[in-house]
Amino acid sequence: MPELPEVEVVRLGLVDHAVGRTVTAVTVHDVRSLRRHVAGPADFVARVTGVEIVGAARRGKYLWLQTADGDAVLCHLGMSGQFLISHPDAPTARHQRVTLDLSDGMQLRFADQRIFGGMSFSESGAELPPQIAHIARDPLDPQFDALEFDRRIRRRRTGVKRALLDQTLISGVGNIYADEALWRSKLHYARNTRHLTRREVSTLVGHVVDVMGQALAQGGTSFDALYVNVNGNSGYFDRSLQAYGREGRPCDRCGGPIRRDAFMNRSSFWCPVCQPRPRASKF
DNA sequence: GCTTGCGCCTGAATGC
DNA sequence: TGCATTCAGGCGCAAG
Repeated sequence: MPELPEVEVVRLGLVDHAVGRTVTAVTVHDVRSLRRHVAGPADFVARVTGVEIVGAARRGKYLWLQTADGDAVLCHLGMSGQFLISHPDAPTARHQRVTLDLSDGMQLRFADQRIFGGMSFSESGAELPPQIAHIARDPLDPQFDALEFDRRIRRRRTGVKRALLDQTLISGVGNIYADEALWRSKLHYARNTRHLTRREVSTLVGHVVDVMGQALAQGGTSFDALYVNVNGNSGYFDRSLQAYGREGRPCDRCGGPIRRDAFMNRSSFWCPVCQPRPRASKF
């Protein structure tokens, strides 16, 4: 599923294939993809039709098209969202939810199987849509403040993985990269943030940056001109994963079997040897 | 204010 | 074979 590196690859695709064009028509195939646009689909169509796209920006896993009037078309890919650049004659994509006709004759299609993602129009949101003002900067952002993150995470009273997934604390980290960064940092997912040392937080952030940077580098290589990357279901980074999805397989570091625990209605993969469960006092 | 858990969704995989 | 259930997880929201 798309996490920060995948969203960044999509943003780069939009820079190449959507920026500089005007939206000449909007077709809504499934109104559920616009549920975050509270004024309704008709209002979305009216506001987006005719906008000139002058940029594509991102914060965490949110991305938005910047318009010449200073507004934004805000998008989230959710679990399964994709943007496709297609010729109008091309067959309709499976799960195609919204279509933007562009002034160069191509179409920007938003497809989303599970409809966890969606689009909305944000007035005056070109710089930063107010709907996502609460989303923290991501660790690949040059303005990410590591000292501030250290201060805030160690003030929390929660598990370290839960904190990593909290987009108001640090954005762009999803379940997969959280498990990978924790494995590399030798931290158990339930370690209490209050008991983390500065060094542990620093190491963790470093590994988050590394794992995302590596995924981004690999994602950038598989870009196709007519397919604004991100296949919601398959990942080019799969083969590089050392914890996520590896239940029962040997840990690359110690050889012991990777374990899977239920966690927040999802899974956590961890090595019981390298990432020892914290003692009760450290929970 | 902070923390936690639920519901939204579809379709592949699994169980009976 | 066919139907029912489980599982995947980012995010907003409400409850504690």
